[in-house]
Amino acid sequence: MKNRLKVERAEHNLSQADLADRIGVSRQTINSIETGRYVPSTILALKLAQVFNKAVEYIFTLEETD
Amino acid sequence: MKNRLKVERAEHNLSQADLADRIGVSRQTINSIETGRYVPSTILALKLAQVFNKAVEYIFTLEETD
DNA sequence: TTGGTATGTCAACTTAACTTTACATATCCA
DNA sequence: TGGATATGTAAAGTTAAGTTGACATACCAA
Repeated sequence: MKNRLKVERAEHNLSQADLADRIGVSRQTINSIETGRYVPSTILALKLAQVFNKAVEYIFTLEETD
Repeated sequence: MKNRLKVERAEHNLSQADLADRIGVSRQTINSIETGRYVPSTILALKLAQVFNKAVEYIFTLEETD
C-alpha cells in the first residue's frame, strides 16, 4: 500500500510530530506509516484523511502485492 | 467506529464467508469486524470498499470514542 | 560553533489483528 | 426429520501495530 502522507504534510506544513499530535499517536508511528513499515488501522486512516480533508482512497492506495 | 458491512452484504447478497473469500481473510475476521470486535487494517478497509464500490468513509465512520 | 528542529531507525515491550479449529444456534427445504 | 447454509463466538496461537526511550544525522539560525 502506498501513501501520500509526506506530500500532504508538506502541503499543510506539518512535521511528523505535529501530525502525530493531531491524531493522537507517537511520532514513530507516523514515520513508520510514511516509510511503509506499518499498515495503519482504519481508525488512523480515517483520522489522517480527516486532517488533510481528503478521501482515504486518495491518501492510501492499494498495490498489486496487497 | 461504526460500519455498514452487514447492510452492504445484504444489498450485494453476499454471506460473511463470500465476502471473506473476496478479500482473502477468514470468515471469523469478517464477523469480528462487523460486530465491532476488531478494527480492520487500512488494506482490508480499502478492499472492502472496493468490493462494494463505495468510499471507505461511507462504509466506516468514526465515533466520538475513536 | 552551538542549540533547536526534523527525520530515520532500533530495541524491547504490550496489545490487538488475524488464523485455525471447534461448537452452538437458527433457518430453510427436500 | 435430516442435511445444508449462515451466523456468533470462544480458545489458543502467530504476527503485526503501536508504545516509550534512545541515539544518530542533517539542516538552519543565532
